[in-house]
Amino acid sequence: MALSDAILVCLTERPMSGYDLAKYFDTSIGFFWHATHPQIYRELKKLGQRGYVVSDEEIQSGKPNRIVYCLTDAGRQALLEWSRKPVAPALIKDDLLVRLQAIEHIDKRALVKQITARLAAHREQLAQYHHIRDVRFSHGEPEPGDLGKLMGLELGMEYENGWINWCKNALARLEPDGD
Amino acid sequence: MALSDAILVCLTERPMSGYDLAKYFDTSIGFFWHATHPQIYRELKKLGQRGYVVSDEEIQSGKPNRIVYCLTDAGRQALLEWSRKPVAPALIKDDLLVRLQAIEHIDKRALVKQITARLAAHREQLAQYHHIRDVRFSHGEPEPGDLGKLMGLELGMEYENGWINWCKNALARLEPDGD
DNA sequence: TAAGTATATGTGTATTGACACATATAGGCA
DNA sequence: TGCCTATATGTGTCAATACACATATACTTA
Repeated sequence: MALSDAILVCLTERPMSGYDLAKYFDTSIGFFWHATHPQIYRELKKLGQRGYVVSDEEIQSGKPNRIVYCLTDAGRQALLEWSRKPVAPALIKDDLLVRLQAIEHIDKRALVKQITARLAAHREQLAQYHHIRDVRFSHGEPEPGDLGKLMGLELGMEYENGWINWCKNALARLEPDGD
Repeated sequence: MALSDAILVCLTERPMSGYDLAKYFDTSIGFFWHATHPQIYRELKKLGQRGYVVSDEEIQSGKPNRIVYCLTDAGRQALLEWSRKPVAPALIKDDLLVRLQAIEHIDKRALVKQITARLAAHREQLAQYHHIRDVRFSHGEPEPGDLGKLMGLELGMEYENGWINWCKNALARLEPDGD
């Protein structure tokens, strides 16, 4: 559950600066997790103190110097140990589901509007996953290092499909006349 | 995203004490959200200060007195306004997905074990949802107030089904010989 | 020229959440 | 008698998260 572990995971890909990590979070791992840049910079310092990463300053002219972080053997070991700990399924924790519980006490027109918006958002997300898969993973069997990423993508697709099905059924229930 | 809103939602069901709310969270809304009792007690005080709930102490002998909270008109109004605000889809934020990104750097035997455990957990959760649906919602059309709860349950089923599918495919990929 | 965007690093602070600890009583079980 | 569980309410504290603010420069666009 810890951000520190997610950062170690990212750094197995390649050495990165805090800025790189923030961007990397927004593109790949960011479908599942989000972190702001102050969070990342602070966490990197802690990881350095624990000896899990080492930093190397890249001198740049004009722009601020990049501080590039690299996994150490201790960091790789920590990652390995973390991967052995059991994980509990995450809770869905979605506002929409909470609102549904009080369906008679909320604005139902707003609810329909929001489910409609959700349907569009999940469809768009699914299309994006399909696009990524077609571009990155369409050439036969994926490389061993890419297998996990493809599997992550596939879970994302299952998830979006589930929401899309649910939204369609929900809308049919809430506006039976299709008004 | 706020716990305070989830509490207001629970109190539309009936007036409850902090203790009741903690238990209620664990049974119904708890599939989507979790809150510890200190969190709930503190939040109830804040809601009281904002005028969204009023408290009434039930004198009990032996056991500590119950402090029962009840929604006010202001509280119902706040709930209504909250329900009009747009909601962004929640992130999945599951450790397992993060681990997958570093599949070549983690303990793969442990991963297979965890996905196997997950498959069982999601199947069990799905069975529980089916059981609740059969017991509570099998008598024709649900009452208007129960519709949202049924819909929440249905989303839970979509979600669990998605994970079950994914776990099965993932295991087939990771251990092709079924060892 | 002014404004916005991208690169790059941080601090400061408020809110949220998790978890241990504290208190008080009744009832069941070994 | 001692221990566990259930009822019921809290405090104290630390970690996690979110978000505003701060700094410095180069490039692009209006």
